Amino acid sequence: MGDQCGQSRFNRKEIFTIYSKFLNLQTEKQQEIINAAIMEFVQSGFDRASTNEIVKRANISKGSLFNYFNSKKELYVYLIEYSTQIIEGIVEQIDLNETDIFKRIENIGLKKLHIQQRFPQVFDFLLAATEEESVEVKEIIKQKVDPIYEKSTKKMYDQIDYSKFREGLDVEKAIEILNWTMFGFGEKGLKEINTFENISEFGEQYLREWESYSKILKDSFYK
Amino acid sequence: MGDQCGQSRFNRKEIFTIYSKFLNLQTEKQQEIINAAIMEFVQSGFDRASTNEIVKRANISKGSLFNYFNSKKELYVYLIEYSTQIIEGIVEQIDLNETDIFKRIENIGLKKLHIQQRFPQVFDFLLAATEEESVEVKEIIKQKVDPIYEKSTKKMYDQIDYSKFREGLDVEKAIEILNWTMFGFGEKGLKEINTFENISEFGEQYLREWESYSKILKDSFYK
DNA sequence: TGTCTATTGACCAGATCGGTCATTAGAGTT
DNA sequence: AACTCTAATGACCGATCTGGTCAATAGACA
Repeated sequence: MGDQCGQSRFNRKEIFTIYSKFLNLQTEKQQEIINAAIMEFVQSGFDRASTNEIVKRANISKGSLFNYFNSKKELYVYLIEYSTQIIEGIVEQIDLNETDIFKRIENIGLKKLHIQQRFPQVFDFLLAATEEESVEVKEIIKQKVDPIYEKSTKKMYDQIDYSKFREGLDVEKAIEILNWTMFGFGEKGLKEINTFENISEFGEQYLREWESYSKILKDSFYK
Repeated sequence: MGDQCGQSRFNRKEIFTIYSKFLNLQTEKQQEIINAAIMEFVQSGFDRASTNEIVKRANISKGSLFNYFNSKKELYVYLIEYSTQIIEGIVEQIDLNETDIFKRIENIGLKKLHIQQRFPQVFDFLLAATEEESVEVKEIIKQKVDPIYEKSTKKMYDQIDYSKFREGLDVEKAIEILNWTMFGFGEKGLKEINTFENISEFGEQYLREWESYSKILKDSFYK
C-alpha cells in the first residue's frame, strides 16, 4: 500500500522529510528562523529557551513555527543537523596540499567568517551544544556533534609540515597558543562587525589585521 | 531619638547593613549561597535566573533566602558588590615594582586561581554582568562594574617596562596574544581542576605548565 | 467566485515565577 | 522541664510564562 495508491498530487519539487514544510519556505525566511532559534538556544540552552521568544525574533506566528516543526525538540535537532552540515562543508573544503599550518588555519578562518555573515551564531551554537545538559537532547548531541568535532580537528592538522617549526619549541603548545589567539581575535572581530556597514570591507580589513597577528606568531614559531 | 534610647540588646559584633542577616551567617554557608547564586546568574542572566534553583543548589529554604535578602535584585546587587570587592582586592595587591609584564601577569593569575578555588565563577559572573541586558539591573552594573574594569586594566599595565620587547614588534598586539593565551589556558585549567583532589597539587602543576607557555611567548617577544 | 493551503493568535492546562508567612526546630536560659 | 526567642522551613499566593493546539482568516491561483 501507500505509494501505489496513485495520489500524484505532489509532483512538484517538494522535499520529503519531516522538515518538508520548513524546507519549502523561501530561503530568506528559513535563515531568519534559523538565526532566531539559534540565538535563543545559545542564550538560554534547550530547556529554558522559549518558543515564544523565537517566534517573536523570527517575526512569525507561534502556529507557523509548530507547523514547520512538530515540537521544540524537532526544531533543535534540525538546527543541530544543519549546523553540523555547515561544519562538514568546511571540513570537506580543507586543502590537504596546503601544509603550512598558518595558511591552512587562515583559509578555514576565512570560510568561517563568510558563514558567520549569514549565520552569526552557528559556531557558538555547536559549542554550546557540547555543553548542553538537558536530558531531552543530550543523547542526540553526543551522536551528532561530538563525532564532527573529532573528525574536523583531525583533518585540520592532517599532513601539516611540522618541520617548519623551530627546534626545541613545544609544537603542541605553540599550536594551542595559535588557536587561542585565533579565538580571541575572532571574538574581537564579532564585536566590531556590527559597526561596519559594508561587510566585504570589514572582511578585507579583518584579514589584513589577522595577518599581522599571524606574522608575530610565525616569526617566533618558525625557523 | 534612635541611638540614645538605650536599647542595648545588640551589643555583640553584629553588622548593620541591609545585608546584616546574611553576613551574620557562618562563612561556609555564605560561600555556599554566593556560589549557588552566582552559578545560576551566570547560567541564566538576571531575568531568567530562578530563586528556586538557587535555594536548591545552596541547600537552603526559599524562606531563608528571602530572609537574608529582601528580593532577587537585592541578592544580585550584593553579589555584584562582593565580586567587585574581590577584584579591587587583587588590584590593590598589584606590585608596581614588578615591571616585567610576564611576571606581573603571572602574579595576578595566581591570585585569581587562588580565589577561584573558593568562588569558581566570580570572574565569569562579572564578565557576564557587563553583558547583562535586564533593565532592572543594567544601571547598577554600569555604576559598579564598569569603573572597576577600567581601573584594573589601567593599573595592570602601569609602570611596565616595555623596553624589554623586541624592536619592530607591535607591543599592543603582543600583549593581546599574551592575554588570549592566558584566558585560553585558564579555561583549560578550569576544566581540569575538577579531576584533582589535592588542590594545592593542582596549583603547582598549573603554575609549572603556565611557565612553559609563558616561556614560549617570552622567547619570541623579548629581545 | 470557489478552492486550497499558509498563516495567524487566542487559548489550553500545567509549570514556574518572585515573594509571603504561619509554623516548626533548636539553641540558650532558668 | 518549661519557657523564650530566633533561625529555618515549605506550603502557598496570584501572576506570568510554558510548549503546543486549532478554529478562523488571509492570500495565492484557477
